[in-house]
Amino acid sequence: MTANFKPVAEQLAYLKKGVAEIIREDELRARLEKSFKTGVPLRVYLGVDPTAPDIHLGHTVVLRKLKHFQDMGHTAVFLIGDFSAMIGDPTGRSETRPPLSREEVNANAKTYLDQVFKILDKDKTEVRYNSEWLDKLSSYEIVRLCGRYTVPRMLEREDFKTRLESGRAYEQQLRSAQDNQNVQANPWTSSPIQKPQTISIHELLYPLLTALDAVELKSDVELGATEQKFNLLVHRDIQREYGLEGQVCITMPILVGLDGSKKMSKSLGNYVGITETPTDIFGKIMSIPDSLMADYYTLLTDRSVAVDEMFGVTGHHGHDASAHTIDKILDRHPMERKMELAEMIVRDFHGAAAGKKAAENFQRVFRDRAAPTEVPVQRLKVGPPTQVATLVRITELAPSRSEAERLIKQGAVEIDGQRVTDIKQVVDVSSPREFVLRVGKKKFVRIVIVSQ
RNA sequence: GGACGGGUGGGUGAGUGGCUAAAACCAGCAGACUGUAAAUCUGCCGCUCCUUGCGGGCUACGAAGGUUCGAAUCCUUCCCCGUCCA
Repeated sequence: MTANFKPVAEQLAYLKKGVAEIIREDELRARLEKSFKTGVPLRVYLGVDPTAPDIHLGHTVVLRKLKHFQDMGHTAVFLIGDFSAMIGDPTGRSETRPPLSREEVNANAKTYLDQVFKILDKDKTEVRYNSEWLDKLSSYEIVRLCGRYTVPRMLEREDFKTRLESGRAYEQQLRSAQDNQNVQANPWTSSPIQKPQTISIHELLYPLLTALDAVELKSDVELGATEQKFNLLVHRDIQREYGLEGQVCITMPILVGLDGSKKMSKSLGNYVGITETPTDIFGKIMSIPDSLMADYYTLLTDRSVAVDEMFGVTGHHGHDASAHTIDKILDRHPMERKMELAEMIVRDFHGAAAGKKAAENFQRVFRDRAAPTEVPVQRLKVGPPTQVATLVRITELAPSRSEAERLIKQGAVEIDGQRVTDIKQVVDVSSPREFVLRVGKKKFVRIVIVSQ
């Protein structure tokens, strides 16, 4: 059971890579030293609420940090917040989130694990569900728990503060807008009136209940994204209330999404799901702004020292590493660097062969503007001449017929490399044959006409 | 419980009886440009039908009714949200 730990300094260097904040680093060092001496691994946990069936690259940042602890021989605890997901984490929410039903949560939890183990070592991971203990809580225990924290402290958190203020601000702005109704409003200077928001009581409970996870797991370290800092700190405080040593909290930066400005999230659509196809993952990574590459290398790969050298990064994840710097240091074309990054990421989720293939495909499709080697095939029966718009629609390359017609008018549609711009154009499908239908840059379908 | 204020397309948000499938902006999509991108420029951006036309039909401004030749706009009831007072 006693692991062979690497020297503390070496562990620390690896574990610190890419982190946003460690509270506190000296405590972490002390715990590592103790574990090094006693041979007892640290218990490091990451709690995740299964609020959606898929995880995306943004989630993998913190997951990867958990893996790093695992790599160093510590115990990784992956906690599924099947109970807390039903409450809903108010973090980063400008509005109350609708609680999930138990069924939804269970369904999501199931799909999570497969995905998580693409990063974590399945055999070495302790998987827990917080319903194990939270389900059994009595109301008495909940009240007691609530007695250990105060309302002002809870309301300190930014999410709540802004929401609380939004209501008042809203009212005020409305009033002044009314007072000035005779004055011509200047649309360029008048700031938009904020929608009012509220806070539900259950949202206050979220950090407290999840703190019991930390108590139950007797964690040495808890990981989370920077936006989780408040929650992690509450957990640390409550652990002490329950007679434990407060855990070390490590936060990871929020991954910026494909658009290069907002955080990666499903609702913003600027995400890469880890269950997506190699082609899609590769394509999406290639579409990130160059300025994001350094972050992605740091947060989405295990490379450490090499990355810092590559980008000449002094601090942690570096916005300071401009594309220009990268260029200079690497003396390589940014596109090549990006392709390498994309390949590495695909490899993580689909294996080396898939990564290589995705790279080759990308070359074909974008550099050579050719159809990829593997195009999804759709079979159609022979029939009367069919309008191109109809084909685009039934192959689902466009969500509606109107959209299909628009795309044709805009010159986005090609058949076997021949652009189609006349929406009246028909295709002969009277005898068995096949052709490639292309819409936009990346959507292809090989249509195979079959008799009968 | 009371007094006010509000709910418009994916988002923000104009619009107070016809000119409104609904300004503007953002997002999105397509084309051009390029090193994949980004930026920029151009176009599109509810659904559907055909004779693809500044064409026809349908659906849409919290919900349901009503007034009107005509309603996102007026009236009634209901639902939801916020502020203040209790």
